[in-house]
Amino acid sequence: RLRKWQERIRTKDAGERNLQFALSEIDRMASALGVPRSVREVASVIYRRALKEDLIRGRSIEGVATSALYAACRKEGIPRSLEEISEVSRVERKEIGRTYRYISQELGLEMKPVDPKKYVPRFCSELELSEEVQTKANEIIETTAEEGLLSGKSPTGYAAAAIYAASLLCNEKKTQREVADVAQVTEVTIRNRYQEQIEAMGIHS
Amino acid sequence: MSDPKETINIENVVASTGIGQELDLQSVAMDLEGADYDPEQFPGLVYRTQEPKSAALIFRSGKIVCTGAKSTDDVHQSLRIVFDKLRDLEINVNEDPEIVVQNIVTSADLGHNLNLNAIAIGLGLENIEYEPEQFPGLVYRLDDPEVVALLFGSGKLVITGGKKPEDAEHAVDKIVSRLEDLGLLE
DNA sequence: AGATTACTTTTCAAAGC
DNA sequence: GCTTTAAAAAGTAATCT
Repeated sequence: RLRKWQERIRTKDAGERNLQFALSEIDRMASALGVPRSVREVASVIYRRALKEDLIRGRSIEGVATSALYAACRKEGIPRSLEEISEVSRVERKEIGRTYRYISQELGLEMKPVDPKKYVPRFCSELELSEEVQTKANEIIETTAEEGLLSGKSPTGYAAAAIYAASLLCNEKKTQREVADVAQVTEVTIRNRYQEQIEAMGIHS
Repeated sequence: MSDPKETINIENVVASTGIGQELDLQSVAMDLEGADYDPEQFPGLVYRTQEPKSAALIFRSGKIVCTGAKSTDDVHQSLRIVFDKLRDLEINVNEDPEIVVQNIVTSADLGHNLNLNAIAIGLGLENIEYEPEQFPGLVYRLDDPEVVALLFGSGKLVITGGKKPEDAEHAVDKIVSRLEDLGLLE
């Protein structure tokens, strides 16, 4: 009986330590990403729900914590790409994506696809582009997405191409390499999306 | 106008069977030309047939998995070749061991571009998985028939998980009517 | 700037770790 | 869970010319 009691304490302590570790990791990654406190709170709620639903069994605590943060950023409307998330996590991109899809499905998070426009302000400010470019990029995204051009495309690449196109149209040109670097996509992807977008917008330049 | 069912094409059939006999894969690998056997990496021996094209995984237990065939007919033809090859190695194989189709992969074309964002909302976020950052296809799991469909922006789709060719036809019918009801086709 | 190759997703069986 | 085998869809990416 004493053994059982000790075991319970041990399990409880271990569980408590694991939870604290997960929450501190979420805090550390959130700080590194520079996201507001509200995102960390949403992430910790998601993590606790995953814990309660026993979704961590067979998965790493880090992986679930990182995925919870990725989901929280999207839920709060300030998405970070898996690439950006993986840079502050010790879990690799593929594993974060896989774990995220699992907890999202199991917890019924009903995540809407990321709107490329959500990346425009952050990418543009990193490139020191004006408000005018941002407005133009949003317009390109809005118009071309309505025509169905967004289907199946990565939101970061889509946003990057629109920003590149807008920078040209507003005479604040950034090179494909500069935009590719902040969006963390390749120049090839920007070129491909850019061609489709300007064609759909009926722009010739 | 044209029925998307007409565009269905079987791309891959996976089936399992077995000769009720244990095999010494090491010696089979020696005698069977073109056989790939690396037990450190995978316990099965790989044998590829040319016509029809397929890959057979042969196990120590005598169980065999055939993949890559383009029809259930090709599966039977391919396995007939494998059985004959084993008989050439003086291994007794019954005339027609039972062959069970485990999975059929099909492709089809709805003939219209699809707005996957609208479809994701329309079909219900709880029923689908659409993560374009990770994969361009929208994953839609059907209960009847029990298959998984991958929908793409081009209107092309992949149906997998079915055991019979009809499963894909029923799935395409259901998907088309669901999308039509939602007004998301065309 | 192409072209090529390769990897992402789904499905399924097999035997073994 | 993983390992291997096959196949399609379309997007992204790395590498070479």
